[in-house]
Amino acid sequence: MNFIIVIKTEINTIEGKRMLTKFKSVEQIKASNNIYGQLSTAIFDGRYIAGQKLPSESELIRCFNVSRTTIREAIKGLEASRLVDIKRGATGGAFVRPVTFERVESACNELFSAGKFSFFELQYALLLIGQMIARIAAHNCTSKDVENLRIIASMKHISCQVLTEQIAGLTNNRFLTGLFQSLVQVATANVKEERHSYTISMQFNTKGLELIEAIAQRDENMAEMAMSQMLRSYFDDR
Amino acid sequence: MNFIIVIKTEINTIEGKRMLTKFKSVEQIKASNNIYGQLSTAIFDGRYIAGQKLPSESELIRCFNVSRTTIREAIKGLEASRLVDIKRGATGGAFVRPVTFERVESACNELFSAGKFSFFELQYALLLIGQMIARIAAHNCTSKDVENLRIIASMKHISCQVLTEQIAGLTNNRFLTGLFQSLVQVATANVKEERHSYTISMQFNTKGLELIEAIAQRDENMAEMAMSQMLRSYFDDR
DNA sequence: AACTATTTGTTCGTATGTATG
DNA sequence: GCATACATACGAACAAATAGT
Repeated sequence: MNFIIVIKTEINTIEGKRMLTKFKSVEQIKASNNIYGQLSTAIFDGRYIAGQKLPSESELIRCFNVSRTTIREAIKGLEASRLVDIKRGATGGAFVRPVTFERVESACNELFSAGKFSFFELQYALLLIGQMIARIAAHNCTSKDVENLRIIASMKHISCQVLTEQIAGLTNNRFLTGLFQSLVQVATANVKEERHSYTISMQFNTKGLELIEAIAQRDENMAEMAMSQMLRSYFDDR
Repeated sequence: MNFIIVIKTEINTIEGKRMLTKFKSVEQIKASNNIYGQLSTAIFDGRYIAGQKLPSESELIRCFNVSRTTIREAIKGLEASRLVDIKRGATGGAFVRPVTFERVESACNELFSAGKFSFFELQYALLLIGQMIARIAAHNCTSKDVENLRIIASMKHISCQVLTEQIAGLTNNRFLTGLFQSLVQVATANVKEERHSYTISMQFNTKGLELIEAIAQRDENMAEMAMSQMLRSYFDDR
């Protein structure tokens, strides 16, 4: 530490101000932010995989050569960003969470809570994206895919999450699938409670079966319409 | 604190285990997490608006009756969640950031970094959503909207961000608009550098003008195609 | 059941850096 | 230059949870 101060003094007094332009700003980043950044990029880069434990606080202290407080602030940041779960005790520590579309989901939930869009706006977008996905799914659907859909159709109560996931998966597009699933979750979480009545559930089941049939028959127009109606019945927009 | 311990003991020893099912788990939440939660929901609920300063650390210490370190951990969490910016000095403090779709954007960026989807998958979704938006925009476009679009068209170089924002805004759907803008940003940030050549930029300009024309003429099919071509030229998918 | 080791959670005291007036 | 108000950082100590012996 003392070394750094000495060097700074030299630059400012002996070398003079003209020399300073040669140097890039050191962008005085806070120690805890620095550590947070290093750890988070390590997680995103896959250097720590899901379920794995980060080094303990004492190890990180040695590793980064900072105080415990600083380490703890950085780890708190990771926890707040939902990158790690923290457990106490002898086998405790910071365990990295899987990086999933749950991140997009919670971001959307927060925006909704903050009033940045209405439920109607979300639902409208959801319908549009759902229609697109239904078209693509109908287009891509193989006989093996039909089998999987039939299994879902044979259940007593169709789960919206399971069905939409299966159908979205037929797009062979992980982004589209994850996004759609996230939006379904957000809409489900924020739909008014009283709307989920038994009759609605029955109607949803019927529409779900129609959707499956349409996709199995590779009828894109029919699939689009069925998806729209199914989502409407699920969220009961009238 | 002592009271809590006493009650616990009573439940465990005197009341017996059968009674425990009546009670909900107290989910021993950490003090810093508790404070993080209270402050973050306050921000989402709009009790603190953007730009406003949270109480200083010392005020929060009095407010929550915990130590400085605990408050700091909570604030670190808010900072990591991009809910506040922290400034030092006499006029420093934790200032709440506006809650915007930048949250969705960074969530998507993180997923991309973690390899949860490819650029191609993102681009494909972007094209589909863009086409939908172009159709709706062409459908909704008023003469006043045309004026605004003409202003953008008159610029020497069309900005993809500005143009897409303007067009997406015609959907009158804040969610769709925010989502689309976020995806454009993510794709722009992650497109390979070398692709942004001058010739591409020229082609993008031409396609942008075509898109504006199509929307101004309320030609939905034309708008859809123009949007697709514009985005393709922007991201140069060949 | 009691003890021990490990690890996180919380607090206090102190010193320093930074910006405003 | 100085006082003030705020964040940043360190180190020591103790509390609490958990697993293993």
